[in-house]
Amino acid sequence: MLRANSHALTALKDHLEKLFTATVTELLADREITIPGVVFERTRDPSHGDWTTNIAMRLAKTVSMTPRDLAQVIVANVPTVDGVTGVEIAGPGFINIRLAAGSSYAVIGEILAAGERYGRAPRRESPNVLVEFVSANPTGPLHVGHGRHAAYGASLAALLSAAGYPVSTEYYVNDAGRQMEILAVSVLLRRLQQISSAADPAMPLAAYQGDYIIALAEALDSSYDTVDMTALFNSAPADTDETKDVHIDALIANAQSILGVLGFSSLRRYALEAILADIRIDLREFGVRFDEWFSEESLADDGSIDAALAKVGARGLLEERGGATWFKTTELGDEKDRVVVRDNGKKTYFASDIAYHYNKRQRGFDLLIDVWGSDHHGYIPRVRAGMEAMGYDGKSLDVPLVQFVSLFRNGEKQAMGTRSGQFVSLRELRTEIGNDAARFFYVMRSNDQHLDFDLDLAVSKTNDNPVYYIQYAHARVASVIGELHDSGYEFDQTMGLASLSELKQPQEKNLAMALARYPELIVRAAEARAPHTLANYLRDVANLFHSLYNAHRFIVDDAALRNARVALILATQQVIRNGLTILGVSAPEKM
RNA sequence: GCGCCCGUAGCUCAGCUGGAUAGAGCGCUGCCCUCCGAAGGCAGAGGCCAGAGGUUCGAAUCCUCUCGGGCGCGCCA
Repeated sequence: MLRANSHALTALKDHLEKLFTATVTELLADREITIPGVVFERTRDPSHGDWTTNIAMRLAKTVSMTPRDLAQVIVANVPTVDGVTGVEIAGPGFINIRLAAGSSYAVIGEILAAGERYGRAPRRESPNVLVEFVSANPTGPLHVGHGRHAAYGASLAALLSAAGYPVSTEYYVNDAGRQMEILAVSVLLRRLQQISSAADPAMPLAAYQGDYIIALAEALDSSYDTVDMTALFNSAPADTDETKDVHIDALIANAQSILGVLGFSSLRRYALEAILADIRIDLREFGVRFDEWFSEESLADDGSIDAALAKVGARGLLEERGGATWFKTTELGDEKDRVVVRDNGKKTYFASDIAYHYNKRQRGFDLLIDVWGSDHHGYIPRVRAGMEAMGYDGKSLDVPLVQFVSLFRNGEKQAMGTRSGQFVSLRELRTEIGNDAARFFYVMRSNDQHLDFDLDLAVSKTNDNPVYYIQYAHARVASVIGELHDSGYEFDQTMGLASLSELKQPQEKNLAMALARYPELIVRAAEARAPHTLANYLRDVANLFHSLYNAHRFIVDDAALRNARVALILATQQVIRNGLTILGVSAPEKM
């Protein structure tokens, strides 16, 4: 009886790998054998055995032999190893290794022992990772596009954590700049409409138009109603497409002088806090948590931006040009130089971002992952340049880009766009299809693939829907266990693990092998920043389980076989639950 | 014009960083519940991996070009 656990299995693999390398080294003692691309990996097709290596093919040329001939020599010289039942040469020169029957089942015991820790890599000290995502401007509710960022970022952070990295999450609150002032004026104008019970004054083109602005205006403190606002439109140009920016700037300036700097500032703060509170609730309800909500404004308040710019200047990378201050980012790989202080004395968003990323590194994070929309890709080189100027490697900033989302209903693409407030909010989506379907659908496609979100499919509770398909596998195991007890049996884990050699069906082996792959998959998915590979994997596991379910019964009279099979499906349930947890999807016992 | 991403079955997409016969789901054609949940399974049809060169034992995957689609290229954030 093979008593190995999967650690032993890994050890066996490492042992074999060393053995092959050593053999080859010995055979070619007089040569340099550091050939790149030599792999020692699991086979994709079970008929090729359990492990395979392409070492003969990689080396054939340097030793002037055909791959198959070289493979012959290697195989003839590799010593025999316990647990290995066959070493075969196949195809163009692969060396396939077959393990003793039953060795693939060893993982079952490890899964049941580790429970929710199965698939979690050993904790490592570095790099200390900070994942920043969503960071939507606090000027309105989150929409379905933000939802994808939330789901992706949260899953990625969970994945990195499972892969052993220390990881924190952060939302960068863009609470500085003109957009906040436009927001404040928008609320003020809505309020004026409300107390005059007329649609006058009209909302400027550049103002925020959504219904949430009306709600904010309604809840606004009544003290604003006593202020004389007749000067609000003084010397404001007509509101046209060409002049809308000047128009709203005039309103902002007037509002500031009417309300005083402090009065306007508190209006602005009121709107910001209300919207931010809504965003926090929305994300929390979506199962997305942030360790930190970092204020952009705080960087200006505590002098961080000035300090950062001084640092850039000290390196001779600043230059006055046309009244503005430019950062010569071209000297650090950017395609053109960038303004950091405008000719009106105001700092740009980029200036904040230099200070912000410097701040992140100063807080002890040495791998910064920023999840951005794909439309921001051109921004990456300049932020990297900023980090270089601050004395850090630009490569320590990693930016996965998330592509756009389109909603489809009845096969028709739904119109979206923030203009005129006509977009589908994340909250509406969650209410319609539920958090589980939303979280899963958002991450089941690669982040750099445009996502077509099929609402009809997401809401359907049929086998068409991958979320229910996976959850059903989990619930089905629970159901079998219930039936096991109803039949008067108890699961005997000791007997089950001692009887794994009873598992002889191809469906059982396929399933066990898939479960054994899980830990490697987690690490790979984390490295590739690719939660969708986990989603696909879980679908495969569910599929293998359903196949086994239909082919063989678990509750059989033979106690050894019964307990072995129950051990297998409990392990399956555990892996599905662990995987779904990373994706933020619930694993129900009953559906 | 320059830059980034994408092009794989009728549709929506995987393809484990270069491996063996390119895979799923939906849709289409047939089967499987006196039996642990049929929210399931099995089988079949369906492909010039956009196109052309190149790299090598070997390319959907890497390089170059072409053609299509998306997105960027502000003293906006």
